[in-house]
Amino acid sequence: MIQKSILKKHASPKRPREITTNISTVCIKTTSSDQTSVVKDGYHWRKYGQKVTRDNPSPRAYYKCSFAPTFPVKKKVQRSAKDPSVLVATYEGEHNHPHPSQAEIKVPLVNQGVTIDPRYLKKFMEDINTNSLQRDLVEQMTSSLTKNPSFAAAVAAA
DNA sequence: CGATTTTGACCCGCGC
DNA sequence: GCGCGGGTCAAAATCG
Repeated sequence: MIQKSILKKHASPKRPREITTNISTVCIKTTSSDQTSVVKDGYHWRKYGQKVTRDNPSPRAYYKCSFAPTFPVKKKVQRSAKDPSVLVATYEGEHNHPHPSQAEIKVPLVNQGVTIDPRYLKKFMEDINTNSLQRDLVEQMTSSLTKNPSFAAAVAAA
């Protein structure tokens, strides 16, 4: 009866596209006061699921672009099991849609002990949004930052 | 009213 | 062959 309703799942058996494997992992150090439901990084994201994995007892949140859900852009946010104040945001895909309100970029994230200029991070993000020409550098940089335990990434604090 | 969020259930892939 | 985990979608409820 209701089976036909659930049969429409996975309507796309295959995707003739390699999909942009630009997976950038950014460690965001935030305080319990800044743990908002939606992370404002310049774009709008819609939470579409929450699941807890064995790797981390903390629930992992899944976000999708609410402006262009058809774009291959996804965002995963997981909390560090060791540092509950550290949020690990994994950006999957690239941005191909215009900004909803670039002026609204005001992330209250507190970058304490940040060894990098917030402006640099913003430029790095813009690079991804504009073109993935430096995705290698971005990946390397992100990797370096991710490896730094004392690294706190602040997204556009201007 | 619209938009967004939350929870549950289901599905697929992979390993052994 | 079977089980588990992980991931996504749907619907409903709520808020501004």
